[in-house]
Amino acid sequence: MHGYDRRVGRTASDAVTLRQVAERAGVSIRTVSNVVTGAVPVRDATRIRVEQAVEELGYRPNVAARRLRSGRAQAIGLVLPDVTVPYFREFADDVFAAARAHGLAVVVEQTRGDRDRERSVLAEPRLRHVDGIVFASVALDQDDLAAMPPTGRPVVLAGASAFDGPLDAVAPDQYAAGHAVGDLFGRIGRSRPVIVSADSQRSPLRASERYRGFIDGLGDHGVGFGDAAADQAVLRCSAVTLEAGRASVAAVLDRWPDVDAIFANADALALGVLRGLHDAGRRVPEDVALVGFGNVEYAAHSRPTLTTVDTSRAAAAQAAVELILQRRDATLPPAPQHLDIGFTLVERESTGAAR
Amino acid sequence: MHGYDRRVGRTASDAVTLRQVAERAGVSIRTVSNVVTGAVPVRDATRIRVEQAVEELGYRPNVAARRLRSGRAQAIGLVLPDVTVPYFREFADDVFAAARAHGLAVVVEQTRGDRDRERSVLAEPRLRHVDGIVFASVALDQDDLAAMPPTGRPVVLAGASAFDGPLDAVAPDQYAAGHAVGDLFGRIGRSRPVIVSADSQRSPLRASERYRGFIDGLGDHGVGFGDAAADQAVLRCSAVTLEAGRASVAAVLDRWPDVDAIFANADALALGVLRGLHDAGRRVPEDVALVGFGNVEYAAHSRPTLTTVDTSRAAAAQAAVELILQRRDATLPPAPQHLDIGFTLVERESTGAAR
DNA sequence: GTGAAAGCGCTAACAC
DNA sequence: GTGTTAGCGCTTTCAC
Repeated sequence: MHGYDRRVGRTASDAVTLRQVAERAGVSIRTVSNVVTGAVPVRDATRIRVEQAVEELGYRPNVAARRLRSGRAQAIGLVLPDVTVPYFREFADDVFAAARAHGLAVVVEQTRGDRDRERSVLAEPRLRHVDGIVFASVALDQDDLAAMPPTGRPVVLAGASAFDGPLDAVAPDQYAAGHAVGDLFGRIGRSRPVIVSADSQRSPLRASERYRGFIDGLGDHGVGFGDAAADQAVLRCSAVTLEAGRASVAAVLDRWPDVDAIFANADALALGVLRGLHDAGRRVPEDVALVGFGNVEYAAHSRPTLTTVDTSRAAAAQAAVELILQRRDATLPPAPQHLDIGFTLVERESTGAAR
Repeated sequence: MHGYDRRVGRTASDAVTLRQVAERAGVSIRTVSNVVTGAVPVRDATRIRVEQAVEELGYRPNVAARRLRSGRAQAIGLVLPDVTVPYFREFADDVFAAARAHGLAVVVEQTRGDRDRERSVLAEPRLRHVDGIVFASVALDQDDLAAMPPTGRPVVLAGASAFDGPLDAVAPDQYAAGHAVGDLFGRIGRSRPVIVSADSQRSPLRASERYRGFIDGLGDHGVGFGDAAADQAVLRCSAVTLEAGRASVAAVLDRWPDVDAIFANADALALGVLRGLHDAGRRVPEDVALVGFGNVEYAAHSRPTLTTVDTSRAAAAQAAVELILQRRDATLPPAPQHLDIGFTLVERESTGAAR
C-alpha cells in the first residue's frame, strides 16, 4: 500500500512560480509571462529557453493569482433547476461543450426551480468567481427579474421567454412554438385539447406566449380553447417529473373525460403522461394525441415515440456562452441582446406520425 | 428597453474592498477581515459598526484574492463520464448537495468515459483552481491510476473498484454486489444467465470483482457461468445508453437464444435491454429475468419496474466530499482511505418481485 | 522584445 | 481584541 500523495495544492507550499522559471531561464518574470500567455510575441531563442525551463520545472500557472490580477475567471456559472430533469441535463451537456470550446470552467448551481432560490442564487458566494452566468430560470417573471439587484457580472437568460427585459436572453420564439403545436392538433383533427403544465400558478406569464400561440394555432382550425374556457383546460403539476406527469392523468381524465389531445409543457411531464394514459387504458395516439416540449433524448425512445418541440438547445448554449464572453470583454453594445434561437416541431408516433 | 447593466465584475473597476470598509467603519482592515470571516472574535460594538459599513457599501469578498492568499478555493471538481447517463446525473446531484452543505462550488468536467480523457483530465487547467476532485472514473485500471502524474490536490475515486491503489476511494463492495445478483438468479431458478456490460475490452478489470461475485453467487445454486465459458456469456456494449442496451438484445438472442436471465452492468443499459426484449417478444420476467446496476430513478418507473443494485450514491458523494476537505486541511493520515459505502439489492418486477 | 516594479484584495504573522 | 504589514503569484504599465 502506497502512501497518499501529499503534494497538496496550497500554493504556498511547493508550487513552481513564474519567478523560478525566470531564474532558471535567465530572463525576467515578464518574459516568462509573455511566453506562457502568448499575448506578446517573444524572440524564438528566448521563447525556447523559457519553454524548456517551464517543462523542466513543471510550471503551472496559478489560476487564483491570474484571476486576481486580470479580473477574468475563465469560468462561467450555470444555474438551472436540476440536472435530474432530462431537458436541463441535456442543456447542461450543451453548455459544458460550449464552455469547453472556449476553455472555460463551468460551476453548476441548482435551484430546484424554486422561486426564492432563483431570486437569490445570483448572490451566492459560490457563483462570485465567474465571468458570467447562464441562467435557466423557470420561476421568475419580468417583475422578479427587474427587481433583482445587479450581480456585477453578465447574466444570460436561457430558454425563458423573458424577452424585452434588461438582461441578455437566448430563447426560441415561444408564440411560434405554441402555434405549431396547436396547428398540429388541428391538422390531425383533435378538438378537445388539454394542457399539462408545471408553471407555477404565480407566474404563468413565463409560458404565456407559448400558450397564446397554442390557442391561436388551434383557432386556425376552428378549434376553441377560448379565452373563457382557457384556464379550465390547463392542469398544473407541482414538479417537472415523470411521476408528476403520470399522476396528472387521473385528474385530466376526471375533469375532461373526452380529452383527445394533450400538450405537456415539458417532455418529462409528457413521458409521465404517456405512462399515465397507458395505465388508464387510453391509447396514444388513437384516443389521445400527445405533444411534449424540449425534445429530450428519451422522447425518441418512448413507446410510442413522442412528438415534441425541439428548442435548439445546443445553439442556445453556444450563443449564451458567447454572449457572456462578449459582455466580459465589453465587445457588445450596452443594449440587452435577445436572441431567437429557433425551434423545430418533431412529429413522432404520439401524434400519429410514422416514427 | 433598459440599458444593459454594465457593472461588470472586473475587480479593478468598482468593487468595494476591505480597505474601504475599514475606512468607513474607522477600524483597521484586519478587523474587517476578522468580522467578515468570523475566524477571530471581535468586540460587539466594533463588529456592529463594521457590519453596518459592509452593508452600506455592499462589500463582497473578492474570491480570487482570498484564494490566492489562503490557498483554498472553496471549490471542488467533479469529473464524470456524462451527465446524460442517468446514474452519473444522479450522482452529480448528490455531489452538488454534499458540496453545498460545505459551501463549496462544484466545477464539472465530463470525460465521456474515454480512457485518454480520463488519463489527462486531472491536468486540465479548468480543474486547477479547486481544493480537490471527485473522480468517477470508468475507464482506468490500476496501472493507469498508478501511472498518473501527481495532481497537486486531493483526488477521491468514486464508485470504481480501484481499491488498494494510492488514491482515496469510496465504493460499494463490488464482489458482494455481484454475488447478490448471482444469488438472486439462482434463487428464482434461472440457469442460463448472460451479462451485458459496457466495460471496455481493455480494462474489464474494473468490474471484475463484481463479475467474480456474480459467478460465485450463481455457483452457490449450482448454476454454471464457469471459467471456461465465462467470456462467452458476456456481451459488450459500446456505450452506456438506452440505445446501446436495446441494440444489444438482438446480439444476445442471436448468440444465446435460450437466455433466461440478464445482468446489465448499468441501469441505462438494463432499461434499453428491457425495451429490446419487448421488441423481440420476450416477456420480463417470465421469459427473461433482468437486473440492472445503480438504481437510477427511472428504474422504479419502467414497465416492468427494474430490479437493480442500489449503490448508496448519496452516501458516497458525501463521503467523497468530506475526504477532500480532510485532505485539504491535512486532518487525515497519509495512508489512502478506502471507504466501503455499502449497497442494497432492490428487487422489483423484472425479477418477479411484487413491485 | 525585454526588464523593473507596482499592486490586484486579501489573510495571517507579528506586534501591542 | 485590534493595528501594521508582508506578500500570495500574477499581469501590466512604464521604461528602454
